[in-house]
Amino acid sequence: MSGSKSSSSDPRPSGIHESSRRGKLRKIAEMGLDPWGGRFDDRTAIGTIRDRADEIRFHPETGDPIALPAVDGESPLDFRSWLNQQGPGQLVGPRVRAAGRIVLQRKAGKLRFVDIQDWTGKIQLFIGKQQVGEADFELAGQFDLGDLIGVDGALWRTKTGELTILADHLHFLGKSLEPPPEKHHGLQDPELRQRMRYLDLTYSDGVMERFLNRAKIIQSIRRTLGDEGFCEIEGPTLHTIAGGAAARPFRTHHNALDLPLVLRIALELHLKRLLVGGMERVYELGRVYRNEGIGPRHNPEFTMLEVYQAYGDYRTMMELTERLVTRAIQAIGAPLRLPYGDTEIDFTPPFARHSYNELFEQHAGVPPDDHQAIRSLARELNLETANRHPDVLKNAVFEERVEDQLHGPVFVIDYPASICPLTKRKASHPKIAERFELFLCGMEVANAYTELNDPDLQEQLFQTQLEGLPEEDSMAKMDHDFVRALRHGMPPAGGLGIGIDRLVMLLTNSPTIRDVILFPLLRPESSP
RNA sequence: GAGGUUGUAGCUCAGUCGGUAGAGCAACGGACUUUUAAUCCGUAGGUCCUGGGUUCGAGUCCCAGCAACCUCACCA
Repeated sequence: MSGSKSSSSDPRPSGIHESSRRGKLRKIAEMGLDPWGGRFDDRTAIGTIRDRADEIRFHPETGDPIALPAVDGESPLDFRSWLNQQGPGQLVGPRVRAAGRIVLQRKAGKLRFVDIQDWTGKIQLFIGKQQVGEADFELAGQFDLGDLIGVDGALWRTKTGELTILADHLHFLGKSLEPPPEKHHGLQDPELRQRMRYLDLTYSDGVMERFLNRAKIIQSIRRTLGDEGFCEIEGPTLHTIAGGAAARPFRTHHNALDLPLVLRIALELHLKRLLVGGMERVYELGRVYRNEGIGPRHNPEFTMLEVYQAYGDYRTMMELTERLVTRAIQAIGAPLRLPYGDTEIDFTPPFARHSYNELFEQHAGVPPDDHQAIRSLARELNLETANRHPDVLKNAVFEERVEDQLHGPVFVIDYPASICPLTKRKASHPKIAERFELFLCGMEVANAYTELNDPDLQEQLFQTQLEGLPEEDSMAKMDHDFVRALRHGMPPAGGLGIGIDRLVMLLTNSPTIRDVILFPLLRPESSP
């Protein structure tokens, strides 16, 4: 990939660092080694190696091996004097093989201390000329920060007690031509951290762990759903109609069919077609695309989970949501009371459940059925009031005054029907929809319905939504093919959507969505 | 889309009132076989985001642009 920054004939301006590194690269090649390395079998993860520290023994010249005292952590033990007290002898530990990136080097004459790091941890290498021999010591002289190396040696402790691999063979596995970020501050510029996520992962504390936790959360969700008999499918990402949510789509085009297409904004309508088709428990966990602003909680592409269960309802989905979330927390080894920013979230189930109207009255201070009072409050809040349905207005007030107050976790249940075009109404209250949203720290994380399966009502609601709205802004586009599917009979069902990125933010104590997306959307680097 | 903040060496950051461009880390040369952000001596490294303007003189002041971040708007 060539950057837009300069033509390929332009040498990079940072020539000094690169030429020094290229010089060492040549020297490695002259030693008969491949500076780009190759297969390196039978290594042990550094985290696993560290776990074997207690196998190191002190072998006195006479007598039996002695176990080492605990020297890790904050222990005040002076390991050097402990060793002296034991008399002559040596430390012997298990043989290990490790590989990783050089993150720190300290040179001391015919001796080098090199810290290498893999994705499970860091460990120090002791490289002595006597111990590794002339050739490998010469190789170690060509090491730069950022290089990838392998090592064979014995697990061991230095006189200060530091867990170390006493190297006897070195392997060169890959040269880095660029200098790494500053060694104690790391990468600070948030733009660079996102653009050069590979550096952020390697050199910023907690970043690798956060993204590995993201993977564990997603694995846990798949496992929970699989255990409960749900089938994972992959629906189309290219849609002819942007349905299932209210959002502006990205537009694209298929050449051979000369067909305008949009990237999907939701997973809903195809999953419900599968309910019609007899897939009784079905879900998709995938990317959706919304052509909207970017902010701390919004990225134009994000990961969504949608789950549908035949013969369930929104209460079924509430219980499922609790299981999905609490198991995901267990999967990353975290407690149910989790820190988030300055606060703490208690995920101990069952989560609180409050009705939309109840919360509305409590936080907006206006009776939920007093249209006049709501309208005047909306005006006070500078909300657009002209030509808006009373329930739409009420929901605008709800978003403005109530959502921020919902620290959660709290299920907000029973929404005004008129803002829920895909949801079944309560039999006893046709103006109330069987819907919940799960709120955490003022953020909507999950949204679920008892799914509407009456094709006539669905068609009518699509139609109502379209009236008087520009097509882009309508909440649900008329999808005749979807209505036709409903006409064949969709089982009553519960449906659930979870914003995976937001869930990961909350479970990993990440302040912005960009902290949990490896490559968030950025403008291309400027070309002056 | 609006406002605010920021942009200086590969990285992290100083830069006073407008008067020769600075430090630490990284790099290069040297010393050191138990270091821990190793230390010590020496060297090199700059499109001060870009383009205009004011001025004898601009990293600094003014205007425009670019990018990031924050707030807002948009956003089931």
